[in-house]
Amino acid sequence: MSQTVDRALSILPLLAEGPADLGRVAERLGVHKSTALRLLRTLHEHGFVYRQSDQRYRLGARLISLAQEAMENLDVREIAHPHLVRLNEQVGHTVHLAVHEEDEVLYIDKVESRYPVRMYSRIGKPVAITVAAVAKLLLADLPENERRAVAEQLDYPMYTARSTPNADGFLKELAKVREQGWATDLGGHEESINCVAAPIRGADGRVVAAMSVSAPNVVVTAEELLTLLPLVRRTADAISGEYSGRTPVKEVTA
Amino acid sequence: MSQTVDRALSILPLLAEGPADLGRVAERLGVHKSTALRLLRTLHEHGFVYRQSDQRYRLGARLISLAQEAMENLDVREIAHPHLVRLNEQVGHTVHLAVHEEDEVLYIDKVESRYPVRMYSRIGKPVAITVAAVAKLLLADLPENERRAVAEQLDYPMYTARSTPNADGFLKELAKVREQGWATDLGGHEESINCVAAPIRGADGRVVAAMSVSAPNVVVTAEELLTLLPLVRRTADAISGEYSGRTPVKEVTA
DNA sequence: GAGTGTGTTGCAACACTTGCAACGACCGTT
DNA sequence: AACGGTCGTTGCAAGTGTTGCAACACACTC
Repeated sequence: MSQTVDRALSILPLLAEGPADLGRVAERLGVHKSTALRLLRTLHEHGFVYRQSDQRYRLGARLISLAQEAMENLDVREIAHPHLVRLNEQVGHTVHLAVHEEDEVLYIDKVESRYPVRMYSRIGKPVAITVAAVAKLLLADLPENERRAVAEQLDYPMYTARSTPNADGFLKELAKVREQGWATDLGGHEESINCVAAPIRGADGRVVAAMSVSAPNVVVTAEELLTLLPLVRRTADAISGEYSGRTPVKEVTA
Repeated sequence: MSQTVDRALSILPLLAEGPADLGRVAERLGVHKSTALRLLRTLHEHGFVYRQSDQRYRLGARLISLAQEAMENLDVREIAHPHLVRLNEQVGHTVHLAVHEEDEVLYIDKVESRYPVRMYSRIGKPVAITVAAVAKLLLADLPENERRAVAEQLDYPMYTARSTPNADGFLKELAKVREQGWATDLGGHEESINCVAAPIRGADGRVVAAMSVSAPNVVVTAEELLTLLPLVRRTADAISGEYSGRTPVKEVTA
């Protein structure tokens, strides 16, 4: 809607690929160098980009601290955290918390496994939306038409032989997940990693977040992991209860 | 430099304080509602803001995932991480990694304490720049005039009785830190928490990052924590060595 | 010292942004 | 049920802010 802002914002994902110099930015944006320079300067003033010693631009610290604040404002996260920690103490494996927003599902909290073999993931990282157990739960809760629309515009990368292959398969899986109220990912993202996940619901019953326990095959088999399902569901329900008990937004308006 | 972009970017920190509706944003920006609307729409298209069910705006997921990418591009972090984990395994306490950028010092990595009593901090959070041990190391490495300039424009909040009170005291402390090559924070931020920190240097000898070990009084006394100094320094030196050995930027240019 | 490759600046033209006023939707009140 | 209020939204005309250009400054190479 606003050309100037649109261009400026387009610079950020571009820089996320790695540092770039002025010429490169101008070229990728399709604008004159002087224009790119002025946009970069404005971004710089706000700390969104940083100019390293070789004069090239990269993403700035302000972005990181803002994202930090953004996460701290998510109240599900705050409520869920102690429960995640407790679950982790009981089962030892990696515990994740994820939310859905626009067309992404991303981890907003994580408690690391106590086993030496760990799964790679990071808070803030968008998850593999077509295969992750938490993603299935979050998308399964959308109304029929939206679910369909989302499923059709997704890509279906075959991470492994057990990855969801296409929109059709995905919609079937979502229907099943919706039905049963929990989800799994058995080697659909990484061959040797399995997950069990359960939904966290708000007062109106809609799924606001999802949590999962993940563990590699070498530590526990898929069957053993599945025995944890009741515990995972109980934890999710406890969070749901606490979350829907309170006012969902804490107002600070003076 | 660019008014439109400047206004748009100013919306983000504003929303970081908490969700806001259109009128509020327009008011805070000092522009007409229609203008604010168009800016918000552009931010929304890029996923930087999200419109929640009550129509109010808050920071969006894109911001979080971008920040994530920004951090993954920091090569010090990648190199340092395994060393931090190893140190944590040896000493058990919380280990931090921080960098300096513009006028902020922020944590870019953290390995949690194994003790139940933990220090509060988060990756991405700007540190208390006038008292944190890592901040002292990073600022102490600046050339004299810059150090002076930075010190003078800072605020000196008295977190505790042992906080750095003013620019003068801070500059003295920086000089000492620069001299000895390591730093401490003994209850300057939180009464009961102490830190020991050591610098990580690039090939040219300049400090590119700093790492610290933090522990509360109730777990170990300040004296006991100080006995870890040689180990912390050795770890930092190991990281320095590895960091300056490689090419500092990994190019992906096709 | 000419020759490339950067990043940077002043300027004039015009495209884009801006504020306005008016509309529609919604909510609580009378 | 009609009213007044608040809030988000849209089309438009005025003009300001943005744009690309051309020229400059600087660093490096040949």
